[in-house]
Amino acid sequence: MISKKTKYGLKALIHVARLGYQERVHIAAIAEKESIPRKFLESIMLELRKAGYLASRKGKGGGYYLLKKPDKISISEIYRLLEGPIAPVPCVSLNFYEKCEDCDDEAKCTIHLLMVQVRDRILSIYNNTFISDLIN
Amino acid sequence: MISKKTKYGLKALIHVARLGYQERVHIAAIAEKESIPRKFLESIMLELRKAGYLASRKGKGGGYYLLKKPDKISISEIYRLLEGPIAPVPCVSLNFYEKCEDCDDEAKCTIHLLMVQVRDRILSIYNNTFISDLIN
DNA sequence: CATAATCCTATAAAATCTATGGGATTAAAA
DNA sequence: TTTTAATCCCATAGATTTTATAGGATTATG
Repeated sequence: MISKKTKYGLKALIHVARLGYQERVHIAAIAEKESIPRKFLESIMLELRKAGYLASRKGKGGGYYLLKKPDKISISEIYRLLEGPIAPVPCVSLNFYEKCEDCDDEAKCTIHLLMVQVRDRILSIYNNTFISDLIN
Repeated sequence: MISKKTKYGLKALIHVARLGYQERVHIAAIAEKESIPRKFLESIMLELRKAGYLASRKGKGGGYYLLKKPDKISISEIYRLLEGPIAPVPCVSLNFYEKCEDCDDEAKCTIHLLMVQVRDRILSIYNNTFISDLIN
């Protein structure tokens, strides 16, 4: 199960991506329309901005807008940023690999191959789906 | 990411399934060989027994053995028992459905279809993999 | 009756998730 | 220059879930 943070982040990003070129939107507006707690969304938006997906203007008339093109933002990237590993176990993670304490030899692990398969199936979707695919 | 509980449970179940017909094994032995905390494993084994996958004998010479045939135990079942929903979000779960608070109309939700796809990919693996497939 | 195993309930410790508060900063408009 | 309205930033609180652990009850064997 993905966290609410990731779900909120994806929905907010899609929301911004639906706007016109460099059109701005307030956090408060997104929060209301997407039913996301305002302050929680604020921290998520900040993270998306710092990672280069969004840009913002402060002050009156300010707001957020999309910095990266929606067809260049894969779900994988956002998932990894907000959620962490896509893999079902750390020992098959491509970007967040960690050795299992309970496993001497991964090749002999009874569930290792299964986990690899699951990882690859999920990745094949998230790698090939972009924010642009979710706008409509 | 799956919990350690689910990982431990799967590995323990496979461990028991590798034994001969109605051969018994102690929790302590599994715990040691699979590097699982003994008391934690105890509670997991109890859950697997209550769900009908394992049987046990108390007292001296006791232990656990497989009750259900390994080719009749899908990973889906065990996952749902120990972990809960397989779906990435509650609103696309087949067995643990819950409506999202932030979503009036699922048909209009921007990430709903994506989540359905992920669910189906994972399910297609877990539904079609059985404990018997993981013995070797 | 001693021993060795599971059974059962409670609970504690740690980690993670889900926010919330409050003020600092910035920019535009009045 | 002042007011207003937005993001920025840090701290932390509350809730939930995960990961165990403790300790005794129960049961079966020899």
